[in-house]
Amino acid sequence: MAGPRTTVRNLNRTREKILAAALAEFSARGFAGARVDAIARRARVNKRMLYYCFGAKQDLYREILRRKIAERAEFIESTPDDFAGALAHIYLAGGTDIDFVRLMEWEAIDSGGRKCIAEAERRALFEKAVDRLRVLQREGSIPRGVNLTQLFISMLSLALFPLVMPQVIRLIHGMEPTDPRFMRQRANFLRWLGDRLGKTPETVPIRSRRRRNPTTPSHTAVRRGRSFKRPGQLA
Amino acid sequence: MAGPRTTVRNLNRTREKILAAALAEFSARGFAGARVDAIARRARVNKRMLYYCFGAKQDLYREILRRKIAERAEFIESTPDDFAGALAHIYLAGGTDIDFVRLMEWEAIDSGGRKCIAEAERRALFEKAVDRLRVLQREGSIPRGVNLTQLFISMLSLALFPLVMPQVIRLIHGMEPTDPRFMRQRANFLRWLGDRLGKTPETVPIRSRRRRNPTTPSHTAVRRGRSFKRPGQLA
DNA sequence: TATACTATTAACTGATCAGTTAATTAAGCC
DNA sequence: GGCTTAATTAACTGATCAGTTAATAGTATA
Repeated sequence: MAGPRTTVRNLNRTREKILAAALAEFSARGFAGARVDAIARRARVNKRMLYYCFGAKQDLYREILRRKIAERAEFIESTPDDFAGALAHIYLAGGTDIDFVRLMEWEAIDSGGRKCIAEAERRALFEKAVDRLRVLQREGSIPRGVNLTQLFISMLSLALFPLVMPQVIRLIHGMEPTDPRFMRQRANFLRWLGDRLGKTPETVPIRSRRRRNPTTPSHTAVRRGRSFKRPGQLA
Repeated sequence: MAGPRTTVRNLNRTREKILAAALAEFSARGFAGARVDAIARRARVNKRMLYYCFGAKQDLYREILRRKIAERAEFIESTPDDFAGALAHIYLAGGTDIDFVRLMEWEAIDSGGRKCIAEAERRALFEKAVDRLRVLQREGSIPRGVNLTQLFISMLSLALFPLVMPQVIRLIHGMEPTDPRFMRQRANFLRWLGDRLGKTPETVPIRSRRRRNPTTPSHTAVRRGRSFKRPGQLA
């Protein structure tokens, strides 16, 4: 036959199936709510295999978290160099990975007495991000004197909140937070907001004089079907 | 004896004890994670009384949510009239009520197939808030053209995120999000941010010229032990 | 003080769930 | 083809949990 022979028994394949199913289950229901039987069913694998491959529910969960966090770390590297672009990037990068956001959310609300998983990696992630902000500040893209820690917390807030509280978006906005129209509108709003925060006061009116109404942001036009700015275009 | 006679039997008292215990338990563990036995133990009441008074776990939960949301609605009324002040107010008002934030968070992450509880009340809450923003915009405190829905989502994001993801604050900042020092610093930062967003570009440099470094916000001094501005001082 | 009703209790039940036992089947190797 | 080891399975177990049963103790009232 063409292609590699599909062996009836294949532990690696089984492991991968379990990991995929576990990510979905833990993301949907959290550690306490996730059912080992449900993971096994999703993976089309006998429940015993979870214990054979990963030991216990806890160990499987830890593995899922560790992988997700490592995967996320790569995104930090590709952050644009301007502040407004970086804000939109965090939003769009985080906004595509609902499993990541939900896992973090479950960790936040229901740590269940577990000690923080991959704490060192997370801290490194944050410190790297704040360091980047420090560079932007030195280059003048962020006003001097701004507390960068608070600023970073704010960037995360603005970027993650829609996925963290989707029902708020539904209620206020009538759309799913993953709806492309909502995401474009939000990304444009964040670019406008970042632009306004990033510019030093002197430069704001100068740049804006090109328009008749200097304070009209572009994101309001999105719902009417106009084109929006792509990532990087503003950078 | 002085004071009201403590009757051995008092259904109202029992109800109140159950409600208080249930709020604590549901806030801490969510609907699925909350244990009926734990609520009874906390309330120092026989488990059977929960069913006697409220029917089922679901009904008790609904009652808790309904009460909390009604209680929150009152806070909207006392929102300051300027944008920066309103932003800080949402933060400080939400920041004092961790049970409210956690209940909303549990609802968001684990609705468990339940239909949205008190949806009409919540929507009314949001619409009232956006209406207030519209007034501020007409009065010039918010730039024309800004999408008020996105702006309101952003205000909620900035205000609620620290309590929603306390471990992020711990990791980035090394403090609990409820630590008074953190809260003051954040409130000052939000006032600076709101000020900067709210002002039209033309007015920003004029107002700022009073300082030598017009873009230095006050909140950065907090951690170094200097005095900080009290709520309202910057408004 | 007998009666009727309300509030409270301990003990039970059936379902669900993480984890285990022990048997079975396929693959690798001589 | 027989032997060994690795992968897979069904059935079981003990703990936990929401909800129930049925009996009991306090309170009001006639």
